[in-house]
Amino acid sequence: MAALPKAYEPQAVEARWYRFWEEGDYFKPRPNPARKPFVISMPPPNVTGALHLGHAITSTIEDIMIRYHRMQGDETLWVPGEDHAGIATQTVVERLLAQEGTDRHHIGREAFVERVWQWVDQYKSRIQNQHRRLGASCDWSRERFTLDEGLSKAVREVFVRLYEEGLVYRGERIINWCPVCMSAISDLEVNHVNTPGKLTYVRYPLKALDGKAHGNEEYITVATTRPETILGDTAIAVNPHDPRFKDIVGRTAIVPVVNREIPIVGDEAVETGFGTGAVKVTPAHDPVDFEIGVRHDLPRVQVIGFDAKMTMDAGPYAGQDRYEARKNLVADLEKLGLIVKVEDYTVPLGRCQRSDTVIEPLISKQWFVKMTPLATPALNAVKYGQIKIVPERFNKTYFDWLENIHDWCISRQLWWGHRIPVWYCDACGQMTVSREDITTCPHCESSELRQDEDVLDTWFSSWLWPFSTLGWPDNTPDLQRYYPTAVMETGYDIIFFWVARMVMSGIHFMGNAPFSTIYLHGLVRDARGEKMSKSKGNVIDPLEVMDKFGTDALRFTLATSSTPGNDMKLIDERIIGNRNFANKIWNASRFVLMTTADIKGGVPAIEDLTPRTLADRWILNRFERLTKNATRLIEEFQFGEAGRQINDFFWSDYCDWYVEIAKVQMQGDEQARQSTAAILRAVLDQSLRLLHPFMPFVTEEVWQYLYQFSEPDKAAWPASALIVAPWPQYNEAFVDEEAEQHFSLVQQVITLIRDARNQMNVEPARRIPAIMSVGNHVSMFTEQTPLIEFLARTEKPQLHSALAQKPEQGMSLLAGAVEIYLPLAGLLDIGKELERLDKEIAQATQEAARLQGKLSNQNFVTRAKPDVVEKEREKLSAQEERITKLQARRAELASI
RNA sequence: GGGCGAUUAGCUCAGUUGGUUAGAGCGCUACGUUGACAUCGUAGAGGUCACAGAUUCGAGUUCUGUAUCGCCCA
Repeated sequence: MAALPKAYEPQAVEARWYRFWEEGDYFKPRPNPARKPFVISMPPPNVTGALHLGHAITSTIEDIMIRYHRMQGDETLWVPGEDHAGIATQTVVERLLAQEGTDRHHIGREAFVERVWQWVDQYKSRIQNQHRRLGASCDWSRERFTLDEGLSKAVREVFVRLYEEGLVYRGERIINWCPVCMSAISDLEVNHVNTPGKLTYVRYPLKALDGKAHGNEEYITVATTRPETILGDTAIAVNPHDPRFKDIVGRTAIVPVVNREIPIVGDEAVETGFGTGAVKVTPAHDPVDFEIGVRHDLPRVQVIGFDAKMTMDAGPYAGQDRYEARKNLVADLEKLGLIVKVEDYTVPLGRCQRSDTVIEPLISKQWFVKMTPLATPALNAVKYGQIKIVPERFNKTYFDWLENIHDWCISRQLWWGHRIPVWYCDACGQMTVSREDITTCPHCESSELRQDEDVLDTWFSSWLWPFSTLGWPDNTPDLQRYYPTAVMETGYDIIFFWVARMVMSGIHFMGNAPFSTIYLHGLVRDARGEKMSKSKGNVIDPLEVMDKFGTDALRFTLATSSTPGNDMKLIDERIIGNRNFANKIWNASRFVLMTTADIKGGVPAIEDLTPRTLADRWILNRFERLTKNATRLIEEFQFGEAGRQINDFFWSDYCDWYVEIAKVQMQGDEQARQSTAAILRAVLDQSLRLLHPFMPFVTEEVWQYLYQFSEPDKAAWPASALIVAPWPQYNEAFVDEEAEQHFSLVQQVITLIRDARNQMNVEPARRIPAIMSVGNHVSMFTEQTPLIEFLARTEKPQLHSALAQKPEQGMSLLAGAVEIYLPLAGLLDIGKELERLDKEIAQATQEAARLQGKLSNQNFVTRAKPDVVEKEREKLSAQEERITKLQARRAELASI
């Protein structure tokens, strides 16, 4: 057996184990009819680019759950895949074409789509490999892409079915138009950004009553943040209950510059508090105005085109950019004396999530999904507990959105995506919605058919993900066995986009919710707390982090740096700390292997161990408590806390104490050596199991070494690899309250002596005498003297149940009721020691006073639980004993 | 305008049924290479738990309000 390197080298280890697992089919579900399968659908990353830290945290948390359940023996499946990301991917490839001096219109639709596929192939494999680097134990044989044949079939089925149910419809509405993407986008893809702008007050002349052409001109003043839309005004509206405008409703105003006569109407939608209380109405360019227009049968005049330039209807401004036209129009109005005032005003500007362009609300004929019938069952699923959202506070966000839902615009003016399965007949003018492609019109049998040019919103395919990936609409064995899935784990930023919509489609098409738990994690930010984005240039590439510190270090950091649902800052120091943890695991394991190398017996099952010493009992006790807690925490989705507790146990309890003590125990007789080796190995084995979901690589590496070293017969191993080793089961038989208390006392004694040595500058190698008064713990401490000698560098401690005469020249320490004397004649500075004792007396006195106060409060004594009161009483008497002892010691020392 | 979150040691964060003297890592100070690990060990210093009220025998933890920062929705 070759000597293990002194430090853990992740690069050498990770790829090897991933290949071992993948080739060994460890990621595939192992049928277990006795248990409910545990299934996760991986949120499919966009094929637009490489994975970022958001994907890394998703992948890490999901892999923790998957590996945990696999070790629990559940039939475990994690379905991976990617998303075609319509607008984003099309944009990227268009940019590529632009660099080549061409564009999509030039090369044509077919060639363009071909180009996008090339891109997709390249990035898909890149994303797959990144997930492999991250250690994701997903079943690659079930990988899906949203544009796969099967998933495309699902999309068509859903579109046609919803159309037949009247839930998909085509309509002319105000939609969010992005003049850069040249497509409609949904409400969710618009970011509202409060932007400093102007509120311009413009007066419109009123047409005189009774044909009185002249005389005093009358005006009505309106306020607007978008003066250029004045050209498209077809009414002025006031609130019908607003007394200021009682007499003006029904009159006619004249649009400046274009001199259009428009009615003044009363409409409840007008807020009396905004501007002057009268608003201009531009049905073609504003969603609220559009509704007013419908109610009052107003004409629609489109003055801004799909290219964000003014149309022919904009008269003198035709052809100008929308902002240029605004400037020019305001200047012209100024000249006409129609500008009343201009105020600073914060405008909530809608911007395209992809291109950051200011959205233009425009009337357009698009396809929509009627959402209310889908939203209500989705809302109830959470309300009545079929689905649990973790953390629970996101319920509110979820409810608010579903309760105020708007219809979903699903058509996109793109070439990349699922083509809308609708055909229009030029011969008879009929429209056909079909699951299959058609070449003749079913209405008139003409072949003059045109398929709808547009494609569907990407989310229209990803909202089917939990069942389309399992084979739906076909009733496949996977679908029967693995739907519904167990947990949907993703970032809270896509609750609306994705999670809520999946719940809707799952209930609607499958009849039950697609998962029983929604776990939402926070976002990863940079060291300054800022959101990472390509434009800011603060994006951290997970591959670089993994190259530098190892995958396990990154995973452990992502898993333990925050609490559920909260954002985290990713800080180098933390990753370094966790790289060091991986190295600690490595070296502790090396120690165990080397120090037990000559001992037979393999790695015993933990329940077969027999603790012989206090330290044995204590470490097993600690391990069982850890197992219980860690298991509960993982079940409760508190992965961070679980990871931190395992880390604490391993580093502090196992390495700092038990491994050190094992060095003493391994000096004993054969039986002691064998027993200690067994516990060292078994607890290491079990700890590696608890840690495996968090740090899969280093744990598998070390675990394999542990078994190879100690058990040559592979058939005798509990599992062929750690990835499928059984999860530790809580064994109450090892829980040992007495061992906990006694060992804690021993630890205190050791720490106090070490501190005293430090304070007195005793050379590290020098053994010092120690005299202890331990009350009724004589036999317990007698057994522990070798530990104290070794760990505190003392001579064999002299133990007494009580000391009639206390050592004169020396330092005295108190561990609970245990008195420790370190006779260090010559080293002790009596003045300093008196000072130290005074400080301790003062502290103890203060504490005793606090307890005294508490206990003399009748309310406390009568109302608090008896065991709490009892505990306080014990503390008080302990403090009082401490004070007595400290004072006695002080008096002795002072009398010298 | 509505909602959510954060505010705990110099820094980054834990602290989930209210009950020891509020914890960890990093950083800092002192010592250290005793046969796993200097990617380490031993020990130490360091906190008015944002602020003001309320509930309670008891509040970092529950409630109300305020401030600052951040996010989401309209």
